[in-house]
Amino acid sequence: MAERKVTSLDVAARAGVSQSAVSRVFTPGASVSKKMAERVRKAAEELGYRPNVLARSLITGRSRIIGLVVAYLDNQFYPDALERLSNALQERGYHILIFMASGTGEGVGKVIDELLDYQVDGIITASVGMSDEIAARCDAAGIPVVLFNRGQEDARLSQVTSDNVAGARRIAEFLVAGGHERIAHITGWTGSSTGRDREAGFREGLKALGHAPVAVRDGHYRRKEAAEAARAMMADARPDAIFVGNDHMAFAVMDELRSGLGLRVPDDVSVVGYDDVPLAAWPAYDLTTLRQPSNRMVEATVDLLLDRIGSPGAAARKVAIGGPLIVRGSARVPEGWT
Amino acid sequence: MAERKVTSLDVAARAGVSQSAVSRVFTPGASVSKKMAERVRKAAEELGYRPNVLARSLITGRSRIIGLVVAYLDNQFYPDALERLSNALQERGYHILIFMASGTGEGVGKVIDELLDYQVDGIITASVGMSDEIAARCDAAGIPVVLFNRGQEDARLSQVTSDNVAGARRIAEFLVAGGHERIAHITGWTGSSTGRDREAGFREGLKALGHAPVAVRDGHYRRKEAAEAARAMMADARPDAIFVGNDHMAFAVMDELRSGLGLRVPDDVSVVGYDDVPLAAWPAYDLTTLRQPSNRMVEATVDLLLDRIGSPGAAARKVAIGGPLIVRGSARVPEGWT
DNA sequence: GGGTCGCTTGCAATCCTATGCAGGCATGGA
DNA sequence: TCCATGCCTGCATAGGATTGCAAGCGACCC
Repeated sequence: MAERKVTSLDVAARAGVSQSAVSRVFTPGASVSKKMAERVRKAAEELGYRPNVLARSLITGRSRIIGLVVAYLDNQFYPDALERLSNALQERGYHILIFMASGTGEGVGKVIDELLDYQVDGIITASVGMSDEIAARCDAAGIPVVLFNRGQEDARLSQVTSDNVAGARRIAEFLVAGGHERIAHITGWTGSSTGRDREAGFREGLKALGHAPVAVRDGHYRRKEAAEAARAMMADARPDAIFVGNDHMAFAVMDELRSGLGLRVPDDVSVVGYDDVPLAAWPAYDLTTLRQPSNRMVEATVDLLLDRIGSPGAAARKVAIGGPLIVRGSARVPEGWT
Repeated sequence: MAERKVTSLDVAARAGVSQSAVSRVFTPGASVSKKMAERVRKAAEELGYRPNVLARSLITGRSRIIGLVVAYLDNQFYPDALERLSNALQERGYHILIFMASGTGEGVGKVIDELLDYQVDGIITASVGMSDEIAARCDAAGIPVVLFNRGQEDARLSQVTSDNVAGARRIAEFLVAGGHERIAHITGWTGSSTGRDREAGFREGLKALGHAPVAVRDGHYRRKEAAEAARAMMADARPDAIFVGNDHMAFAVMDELRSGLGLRVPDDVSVVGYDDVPLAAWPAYDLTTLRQPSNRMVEATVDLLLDRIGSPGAAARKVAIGGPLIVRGSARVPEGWT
């Protein structure tokens, strides 16, 4: 039962060489002769030896673990991103240690502590904000952080987002061009940079065209609150178009409009989302939405993070990636729209 | 820049005690006086010291890392389970290291190797099969494995599933009671135990009531193939009810029936799924389905795993948890059905 | 006052691997 | 034939923490 672990010493003994030789054989770029490498590999194979990553990282100071902090996974955007992130990092020899952080602020601090305990080489946060204090702690520990799909003033943190302001502005243009007169907005959580940026871009876009929203409510990125907001809006402001702060909420809004209120989309109300999660393309919703190019966002995130891990002292960077408006059937399409 | 890491020695020096004392203060259950604990904690606080988990696990032989192998996250059942698993394990002081395994067989082997490199304390696999050889390797390394939502003959592996046979039988009863005459089945991937068990239970249930499926096709747990299967069925067998092997495919089938073929659900065709993912409750689908109680499955998984980690030598166990049929609007409801 | 018991604490070995340093060997050139 | 050069290899230390062992110390009881 007690299968003692196979160590480099065991392999060394069997191959009749020193322990350091074994280590070198498994260290790319070390100086080993062909013959030696062969003998060691053979012995290792026979014993089923593989280097102990933990012991290795103890001495190298690199764990090849990336901490991922995420608040929830029910918005399809995040599992999708997680899958891509994991694959991209796996290819580069890193792996993801997951931390669920309920909400923001307080919880995140505790979680970051635990992350640091594991000596992670870097941290990615998704759908989560960071306080200055936490940022300072990571910085002091020399651990680079990338915020995924969230912005932050702090210059020590890198971030990758889509160009939320421009994207939302484009949606404003689309809705106005579609002849909508009473345009409303259910925002993402206004405590988040993405929520605020999208709202700002949207207002800006409307204003530039001589319009203004007839109603604005905070949906907190939650289905329930978005549905309530939609119901409330239809009761008073009676919009003919709603821009919803992300797809996840937009689905709830469509559900509420169609099943709850018996309205037709887009005939009675146009709905536009933000993200373009896979579900948006499914016929049941067929949602017009602004695509966040998650593949490119993931690439950028991984590059930013590994660059900083590779060269400590490199400055944090902030990247915003533009995405196209994906026109589907949930909103009236302006004539001749390209 | 080079913020050297704070070690227990630094804390010991500052507190004027030995390094072992520091260690004991941070080891629950060790013998330390109140005064000592206080002084050490104070020094640790001031220096920002936290024990290095990696160094600790090197000597204790426990990393408090659980490896999770998962093939895909686009079926909402898995991110949901992942979130619950992560939370449950986090509460018990463990954390999840994620591995995406493309598909099955070959890929999984490589992934397990990498997992073992990290000295994980246990492994959970979801939506993934394991070959005997891999099972043997984990067993030899003394690492317990739990298959989540998959079955396997191997006695060395624990597993947690829903009671797929009983669940599918229940669906058969429901459809027959609803007066359906031409009942079809789009199976989960028949290479998986869940796919096979559900098919077996379904056939069994129909047979017991003097029925037989008018068509059976493999959907491979993929949207595209499920939609194609549905289209093909409607072209020849023309079923009036389809049991689809999981919700993820059922949504695709409903999309294909309604948007692709212009049929009404359930008026023209009843559709029943399996899983009861959150999306099934959304009005756009309103899917009748058999619930896999993911909270209880997760609990069982965590218990099984930690029990075996705690007492090596404990036998692997196989758990099947029953779930209720959730009756919604996608299938005709038998009169007086309770 | 002395002996004993039990709680604390320090010492030192250990977990597994990486790596600087120096020595050994063979090779090539003169 | 001898020396310089370069490639391999082993020795020994380091990395941060846990833990068995033994010693110290105070208290308590007789």
